Parts: sequence; C-alpha cells; structure tokens
Amino acid sequence: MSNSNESNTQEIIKKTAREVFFQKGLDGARMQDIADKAGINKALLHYYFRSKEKLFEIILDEEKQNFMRYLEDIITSQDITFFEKIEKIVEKQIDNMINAPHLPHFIMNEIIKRPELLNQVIGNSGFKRVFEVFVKQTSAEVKKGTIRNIKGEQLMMNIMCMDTYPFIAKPYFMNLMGIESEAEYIKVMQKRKKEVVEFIITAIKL
Amino acid sequence: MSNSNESNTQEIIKKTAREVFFQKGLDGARMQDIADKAGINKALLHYYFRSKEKLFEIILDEEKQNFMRYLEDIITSQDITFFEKIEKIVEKQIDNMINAPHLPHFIMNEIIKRPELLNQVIGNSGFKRVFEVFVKQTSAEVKKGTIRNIKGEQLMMNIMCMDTYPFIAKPYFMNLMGIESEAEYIKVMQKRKKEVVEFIITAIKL
DNA sequence: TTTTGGTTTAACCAAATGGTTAAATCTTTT
DNA sequence: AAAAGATTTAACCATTTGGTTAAACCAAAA
Repeated sequence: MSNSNESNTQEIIKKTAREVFFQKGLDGARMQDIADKAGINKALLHYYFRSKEKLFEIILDEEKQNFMRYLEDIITSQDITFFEKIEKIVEKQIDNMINAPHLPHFIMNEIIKRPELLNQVIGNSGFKRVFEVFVKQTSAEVKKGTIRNIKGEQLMMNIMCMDTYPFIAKPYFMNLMGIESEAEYIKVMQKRKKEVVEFIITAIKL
Repeated sequence: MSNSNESNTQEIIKKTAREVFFQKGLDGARMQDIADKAGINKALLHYYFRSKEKLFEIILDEEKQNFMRYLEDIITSQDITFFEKIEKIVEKQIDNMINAPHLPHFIMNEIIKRPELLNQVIGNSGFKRVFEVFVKQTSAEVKKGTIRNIKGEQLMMNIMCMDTYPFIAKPYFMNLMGIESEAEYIKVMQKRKKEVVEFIITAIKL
C-alpha cells in the first residue's frame, strides 16, 4: 500500500466495516475480520478509529441519514398529483433498497438491541413531520373523492411494507421463487416497481 | 424453587432464552443474562443444555416450524373462494405475528449471518410447494376473470410484506404513529387485518 | 537528506465470556 | 431413612477479543 492514503484508507475501512456490520451486526462483527477484509491490520484500524464502538457509531450516523430522508422532496412537492407522488415514492424507495439492501434490517436490528437508538435515528430525520403531511394529503384526497376512504397511516405503511420487506426477506424470497443470483433478484425488483405502483393505485383509486 | 421441575425448569429456560435470543441474537445473547432472567444460575443452564449453541439450535428448531407452515391448510383447502383464502391468510398471518413478533426478524438475522441455515429453515417447511400451488391458483383466477392480471409471486409477496413488515419495523412505526404502548400497537394491528384484506381485494378484484 | 506520517509486525494486556467442576444443599421418591 | 435427582455456590480454566504499545519500515513531501 502506498502513502498519503489517509482519506483513501479511511474510506476503504469504512466501506469494509459497513459491509461487515451490516452482515454481522455490532456484536457479531470482529475487528480482525474487518481489518483482514480491508487488507490492512488491526493496529491501523485502531489508528484511524479509536474503538469498535466509535467506528460503528460513525457508520450508523452516516447510514441513518440515508434512511427515509429522501421522501420529503416528493411528498412536499406541489406540482404533481397524489398518484404521481405514490409512484415516485415507490420507485425511489425501491431504488434505495437496491443500493443499500441491508440498511433497514441493520437499523432495526440495532434498535431492537438498544431501543435508545430509536430517537437518534428517527428524531433527526424529520420524517415524522413529513409523515404527518402525507396523512393530511391522504385525507384531502379522500374528501376530494379521488381515492376511497383510507387512512394515510395505513396507506404509507402498506407502501413501506411492499418496498422494504422484499429486501429484508431477500434470501427467503429468492429461495421461494427459485432465483439463484443477486443480479436476477435485482432485476425482479426493478420490474416490481411498476407492479407495486399498479397494485397500490388500483387499491385506492375510485 | 421446588424439585421435580425437570420439564418445568427446562421450559422456563427455553422461554427465557427465546426472548433473549430474539432480542439480542446469537452473538449478543449472554448465558449469564439468560440464567439471571430465568431466575436460575449458569451452572444449571449448562446442566440442562450443554452449550449455548445447543440451546440456540433447539430454539431455532422449534421456532422455524412455526414459520409459515400454517398457510398450507388455507391454501390447499377446496371449499372456500380465492378471496376468502386471502382473507384467512392475512388474518392468520397477522395473528401469528402478534404472538411471535420477533420471529421473522430473528430468523432473517441468523440467515444473513449464516446463509447455510436457509435450507434448514425453508427446506423442511414445505412451504415452497404450497407457494407454487398458490401461484397456480392465482393464474387460474386470472383466467377465470375473477381477478386482474397479476402474478401469484407478486401477490403473495405483497401479502407477506403487509402482514410481516409492520412487526419488524414495529418500533419505527410506533414512533411514527405516536403509539406509546405495545398493547395499543397490537390493537392497531388487529384492526389492520381487515384494512389489509380490503386493500388487497380491491387491488386485484375485477 | 531529513522529516513526517501512514503502515506493519509482533508481542502483550485486561476484560468478557462460555464452559467445567466439586462439594454442599434441598426436594422428592422409594 | 436412604437414594436420586434438582439446584446452588463458588472457584476456576481457556479462549476470544478489543485494545495498546514500541519498534521498525517505507513512501512522499519539505
């Protein structure tokens, strides 16, 4: 390895650590394993990140920002219809899952182990406020008569369920559907986008 | 504690261990913690279950049987309509989640860490075969013209998503919806049953 | 060339943890 | 009362693992 790699090596470590933490969790992850997979040694690991907890916290901080934040723009936008919003939400959410398939499971995992994390993860995201906006928008659409009577909470829940769970239960669904490779599963998920949109729209449209 | 508790104590240990494993995972769980919460001591733990792995394996074996098996009766039954089947599947599945909320997350967690488990969990369940039956039934309904053109794989995926994910992301949804207690969340999930059924039926019915 | 900082090596420490053991105690059965 | 099994206590061991340290090495910048 060459010199002046400060940011480079640091990034390699973080990228590797992210993968290991995603797969094994905080407890299951081993510093030695991270070092090996990053192609460096344990001493250098601690040279950059003082401790396992520190490293974990940094990665959690970075990841939690990617968790749901992007929905704000779509939901608060004024120039598209409610149905178009749903379409964009589904597409964006599934795209994000394709890019970071382990994220929701990882986040939930750590929240279950240490419930204190919940506020840290959700609190800062501001998604709660956006969520309430969506709930009001849903009521408005019901009043307008564009969709049938449904609560925004349930609708958003259904959307998030259908976008997220196939990635949490990926190995399960892959086996069930006889899909062998990750690549093929991603293709199925790409196609699934418009299936889900159609499913939701059909379920609520009047 | 009294004597001749062989089965009794054994059950207490398993019940406690189940909770701890569900919450902390195999790596995060501590034998001392299990012993404390079960109101016994570490020595007795090893007296009944030789090792942590052994204990874990026993619990995993018991739990994986509760995972999805119950769907067979509903799907293969001849005397109810396709829509009634969906209704029963949703109700049964949500009921099961209420009784064992951590199960799917727990199972997925361990499968991610040790992919070899997948065959052990799904293979024996026989659900794959039942799943294929459902897929054929869906095609048949499409041909009959009772439902719109949709693949059985996607439909079943949607059903499982909406039944399961709200329990995996329970802390997240609770916070989002401003629900304070587990009991209240369960009530919401009870009500949700017919919402989900309505949602699905509306999404596919012609 | 000297200096600086990234990197390795290798030995080491302390704490946590799974697991064992032996003896004593208590309870139920015979 | 004696035997057998359940349970506790408490000490102990071996391993894993996070973390530290000191010395040496090496590449690039000054």
